[in-house]
Amino acid sequence: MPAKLSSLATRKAAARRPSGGLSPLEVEAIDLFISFVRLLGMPKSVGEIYGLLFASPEPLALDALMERLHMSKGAASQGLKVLRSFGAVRSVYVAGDRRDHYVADFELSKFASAFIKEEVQPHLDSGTARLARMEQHLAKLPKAEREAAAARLARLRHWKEKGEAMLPWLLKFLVA
Amino acid sequence: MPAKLSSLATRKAAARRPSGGLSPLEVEAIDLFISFVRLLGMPKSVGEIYGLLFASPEPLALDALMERLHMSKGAASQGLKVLRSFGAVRSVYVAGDRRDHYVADFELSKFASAFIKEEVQPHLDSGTARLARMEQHLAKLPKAEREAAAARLARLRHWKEKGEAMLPWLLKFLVA
DNA sequence: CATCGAGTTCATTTCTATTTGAACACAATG
DNA sequence: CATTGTGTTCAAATAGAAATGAACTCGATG
Repeated sequence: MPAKLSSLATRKAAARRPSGGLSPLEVEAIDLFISFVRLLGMPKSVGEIYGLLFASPEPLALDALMERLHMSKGAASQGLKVLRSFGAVRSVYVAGDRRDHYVADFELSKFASAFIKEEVQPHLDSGTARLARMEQHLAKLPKAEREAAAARLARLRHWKEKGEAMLPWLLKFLVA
Repeated sequence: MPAKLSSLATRKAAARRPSGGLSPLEVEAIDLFISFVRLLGMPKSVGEIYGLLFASPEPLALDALMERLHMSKGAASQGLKVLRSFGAVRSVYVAGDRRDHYVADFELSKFASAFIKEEVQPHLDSGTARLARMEQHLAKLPKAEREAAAARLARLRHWKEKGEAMLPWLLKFLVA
């Protein structure tokens, strides 16, 4: 990029974001995504990074994230790692710059499906084995207690099936 | 309750749960509900309490929870408070005992709907105001950036609508 | 092929959430 | 109406999660 244009862009950006500050729009976006990722039990930094990338018109490199979000290199690197891991962010080529530049993928569903696949599914899956174990224990119970316990196990089975029925539908709805 | 029966029950229980220990079935249940409540961002103690009550054939008082879960009175009290607050647990009358005795409500959906109503809904609701603010900021943006930002706002609006469409369905599915 | 710049990793620190424990409020009981 | 039993509250302690910052890897560059 010619030096003249580059410096121009820099000055314009500086006018709007003095000393690496954030525009009101960016602040809103960051704030929004912080609560969103917290809801999914992810660290705040992940929300900050995604929020800024979401609001940013141009791809941003790690340095920019660090500077504008007042965040350490380590945190930015880790945050990008998880965002990449479920495709919420991808790196784009920028000519003549060694650094990786990132843009937000607008498919928000990726957060939710990552959450489901990583946090929910595993529990449902291991639930099968757990129920089997519980049946074993149930069999060893004195007759007097067995019936009540059996009703509880049936309840768990019911909910597992319900969950298993719901998840595919939910995923479909999300990506639709 | 006649003293004879009472002491009999106590001895039987002691045989199965020496020194207030937990039966394998109870351990499985507690373990299950710990992961469940953690998924919803609730403290572990809430899962422990619900798990034990879920597995227990008879109503339990606060002391029993403390003793069997090795938990302080404060934690047990707090945990019961949140469980009561969304109806996952209710107290039942036990003749001739001043203490409150609790049983688990088997309607597991209460956890999920409490989570949705308390954590998700508020964000969606405040989202309307947030979007309005963002439109304000958008209008003040230099023309060059406005278009890209508008596309992003449209995206947010899209997801808010999607969420608002999904939640009622989800709640209906859960209570069904 | 030594140096530099970009990014990752991880031990340590910092911050936040949860639990404890003791003080308190209140109701039942003698 | 003092005392005891039950449960709540909240300040302080603890445990757990996230961020920092320095050491490191690796590829590019002169």
